[in-house]
Amino acid sequence: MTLAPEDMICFALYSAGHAMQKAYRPLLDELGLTYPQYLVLSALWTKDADQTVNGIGRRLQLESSTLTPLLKRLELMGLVSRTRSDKDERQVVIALTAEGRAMKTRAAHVPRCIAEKTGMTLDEIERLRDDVMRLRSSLREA
Amino acid sequence: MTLAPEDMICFALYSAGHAMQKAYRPLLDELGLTYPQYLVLSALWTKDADQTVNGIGRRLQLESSTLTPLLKRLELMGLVSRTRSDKDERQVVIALTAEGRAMKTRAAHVPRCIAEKTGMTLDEIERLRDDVMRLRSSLREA
DNA sequence: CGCGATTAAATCGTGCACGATTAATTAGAG
DNA sequence: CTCTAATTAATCGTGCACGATTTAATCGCG
Repeated sequence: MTLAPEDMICFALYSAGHAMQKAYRPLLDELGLTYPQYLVLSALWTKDADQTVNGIGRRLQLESSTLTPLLKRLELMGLVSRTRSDKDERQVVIALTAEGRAMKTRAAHVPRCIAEKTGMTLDEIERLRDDVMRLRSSLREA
Repeated sequence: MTLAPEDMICFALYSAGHAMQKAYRPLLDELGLTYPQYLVLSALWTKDADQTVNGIGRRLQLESSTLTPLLKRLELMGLVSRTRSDKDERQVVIALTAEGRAMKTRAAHVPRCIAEKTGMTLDEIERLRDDVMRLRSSLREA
């Protein structure tokens, strides 16, 4: 309730989010990926079935104005393909290329490295994650 | 430990941070402020004593390359002043103008509005804030 | 069938956010 | 004192991230 940044939950999220991206950076630099690109690939790695731009956007809560340029960069890197759907030509279907699937194994060590940097147990991480996700839901509804 | 975005603590922070900024947006739009600008002003409102660019950066964990343009915008809006320090001409001292101090009262309702949107009690908010801040510390050290 | 409304992606403009570099000033070791 | 090392802002280039708008395709109601 105080006005100091250090006391505000919004700043905690803001600041911890940046710290998280910095923790990822050295790992992702080796793969030539940015953190949002890694998130998009994670979405594809865990459900690589006719993902549309909108579908990815719903999952990651991102707009097409953010995703379109990002996906074009991933396409330029040869990691994904972007093709208009036959059934509905408004939609663009995003699929992993062979290289995009190979990146999954190249990045296999990343989650463990990050988990170590948190200095928390898996249980603690999961509990905090659920709490933060609940807060997110409340904010989205309000 | 799974690879799905929904299961990752990093994504929870990332996503909740965005949701938080969207919760602030309608409130800050009325004041003509962006969320990072509001954070900088909060830092000044709670300790308006010869804050340097570096000092604000340490407090908010932001680089001068982020702060310099942001502070120039706040200066253009008439909310802060930027003056080279006499004692050390490398430093730029940021101070609130009268208008910048007046903004504090104009924004007085914001924290309560946000607290309501979280759907959490103050105790819950504070506990979550501390947990997230602890995670941030671990990440910064690692 | 036809046409207004909806939906999907892309485009545009603004503002972070960072790493790397630069320019200017100060501190400090010899 | 001097000159090298450090510190401080600012600058530059890249990549998000969003709201607002645009374009194109599909839906649905009569």
